[in-house]
Amino acid sequence: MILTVELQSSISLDDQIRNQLREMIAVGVLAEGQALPSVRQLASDLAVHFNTVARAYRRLQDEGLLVIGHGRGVFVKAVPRRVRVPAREARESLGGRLRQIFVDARLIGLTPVQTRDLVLSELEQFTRKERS
Amino acid sequence: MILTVELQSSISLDDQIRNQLREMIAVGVLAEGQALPSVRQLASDLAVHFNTVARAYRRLQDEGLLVIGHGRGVFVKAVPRRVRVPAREARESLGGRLRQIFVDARLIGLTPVQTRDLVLSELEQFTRKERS
DNA sequence: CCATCTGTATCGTACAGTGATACAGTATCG
DNA sequence: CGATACTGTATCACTGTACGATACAGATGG
Repeated sequence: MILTVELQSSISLDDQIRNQLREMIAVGVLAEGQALPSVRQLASDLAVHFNTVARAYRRLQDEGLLVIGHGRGVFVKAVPRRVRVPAREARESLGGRLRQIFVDARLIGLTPVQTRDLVLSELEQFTRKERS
Repeated sequence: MILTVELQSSISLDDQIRNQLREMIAVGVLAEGQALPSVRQLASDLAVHFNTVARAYRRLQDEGLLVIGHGRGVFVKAVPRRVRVPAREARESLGGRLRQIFVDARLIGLTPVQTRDLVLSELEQFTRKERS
């Protein structure tokens, strides 16, 4: 379980853990049914409190990505392969976050072309990871 | 000044205001030297406390996007047109945020192709806005 | 069944976001 | 000039959230 957290980050520990697990699940690094480390195990690895890991796990369960068995452990649930058209609201949320990134890229001094290259490069890396 | 804030958002009011102003400045909707509404004026429009607006302004000043004159008002500073190569760190930060978006797109049910289309479409809209 | 793994619930503390209020700088106008 | 009415600033109280401490409860294997 290769995770890392930064105490001094502005992102909460909960969210740091959650984001990384979500990514691994979405990409398929963590396969369906696979057991995750116990809350205490992962907490010890990350040097955080096990309650923090437990909360991250629970939120991922709420999202439908994990199944938690009290006393048994935590397991990866199937990544929903649903092709259903995503809610307009969800798409708009993604769009807003994308715009924020474009703004930051612009303010950092990236040209539109450079930004486009960066985005496409990251996207390609992501999809490649997913396939393998 | 067309801004909107949502009280029930998970993003702080400070950041909501700041993000929107940053976008307007980066895109050029707010031109260099242009005066921004006073903290009390904007606060009243948004139905938030003027301290919240003041804090947003100050943070934008810290970023170098605004100039605040105590007793005189707040003004847009030049958007830095520096082409200097952005710090590796900054690029990596953008990459991480992009990956999070790709993860969410995947979990929402978007295919890689749909994601790519969404991203490119948003990017085109953004650069078009910037040109005009 | 008891030992020892799992995750859960509840509470205390620390800190960040927000707002109330008093303060200080600037400009205008008589 | 000095009064006044604008600007932004500083400080403090309140509230909600993040995090951790600790006691609890379900599962499982000797």
